[in-house]
Amino acid sequence: MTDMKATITAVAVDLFFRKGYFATSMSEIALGCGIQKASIYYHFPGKEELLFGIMHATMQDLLAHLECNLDRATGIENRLRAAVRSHVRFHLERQQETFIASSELRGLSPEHGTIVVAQRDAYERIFQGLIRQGIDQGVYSSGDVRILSYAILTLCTAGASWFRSDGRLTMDDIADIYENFVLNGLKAEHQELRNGYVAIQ
Amino acid sequence: MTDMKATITAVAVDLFFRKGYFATSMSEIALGCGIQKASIYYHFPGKEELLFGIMHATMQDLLAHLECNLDRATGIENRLRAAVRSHVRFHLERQQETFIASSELRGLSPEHGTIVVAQRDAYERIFQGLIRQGIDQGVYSSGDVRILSYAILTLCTAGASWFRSDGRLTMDDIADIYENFVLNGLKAEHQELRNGYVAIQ
DNA sequence: GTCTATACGATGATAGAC
DNA sequence: GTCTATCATCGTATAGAC
Repeated sequence: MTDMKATITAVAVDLFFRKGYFATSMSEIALGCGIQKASIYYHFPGKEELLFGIMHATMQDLLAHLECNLDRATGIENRLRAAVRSHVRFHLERQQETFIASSELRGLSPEHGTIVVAQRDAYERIFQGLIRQGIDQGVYSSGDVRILSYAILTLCTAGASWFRSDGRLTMDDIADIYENFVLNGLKAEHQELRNGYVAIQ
Repeated sequence: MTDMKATITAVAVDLFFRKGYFATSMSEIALGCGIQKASIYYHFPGKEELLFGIMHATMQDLLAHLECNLDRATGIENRLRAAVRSHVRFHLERQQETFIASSELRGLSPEHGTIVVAQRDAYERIFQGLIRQGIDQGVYSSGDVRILSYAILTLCTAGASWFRSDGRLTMDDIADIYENFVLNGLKAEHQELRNGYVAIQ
């Protein structure tokens, strides 16, 4: 019944989320699993591989989730809407793992760091492609695509930090709020308001 | 000439920013200052007080910066614009300290943590007041004020993570981009687009 | 697979000389 | 104010019994 490898990962996710990777010790993880710390090394080569496993799997699932949601949407506006919604929902549903994935990069070895950064870049490039298409088709005002993608992603990622499943708002409420906020922010109509500034491409 | 207390703080800021608080040791800080680690304890009671000093001063300056900028602006739209701009600029100008202040809360003792959280809350309440006024006056669409304030603040705070002073964009470019993005996101006109959703207050 | 026991380095912090 | 020397503790990780 108890797949110990999965248990260790689950306990580690909880502790890394609450205390941070560096502030969490192998003894604490073992304590949470009801085993001795030495036993962890039968399942994992070390603490860093534990972190990498969590981050790598989370990034993989995040990308798969996005691709799955994009497959069902047509038209640039619907596709960007679907992408934002996919991003927000995944971060709300897997709050702890996504928080770790976005805040504990410094805990990885250079090799593992490179891998996760590549995953993150591939994910971001999908958003940048959508934004660029929207701008090319005149749906959105021109702007720095990379900066806009960062803005959108961090904004929605941050939602994961303050979401409480027992709070006033449901996941759908929050997804709605961000969806509107982001889509409005990109809309072309309001952009010319201010002193003729147009961001470089 | 060399105020060692200031030097220690400066070196700590640099290391806490690059490696994180828990991953930074007193020996490393001492090495960066050209002294022995024991000498640090003449200037500071311990590592945690070093972190608290940095975070507390940064939050104080952040609030003062905002109040100073708000004093010069009249009218709700200009005031929110000034607030966003003040926030972005401060985070760009004091990139390292603000990054630490927003990511190392878990390193503080409960007592110090309470103090910094109180500072952060006071700062956020100013933004929430501005948004609420804007909504009351019909300039912005109704929405969850607290969530909107979080969204705006994290969005702009994140700018500090990817800003490079040697990059393509100047601080003013970035401030412009975020200013427009946020003000557009709040604008009333586009909000009704989607399925009649209105967030509860 | 999990245990006990332990190696071994690094950590934050202190004592006391200068 | 800064040093050297040192303490007690805890960290990750390993060896080998069961």
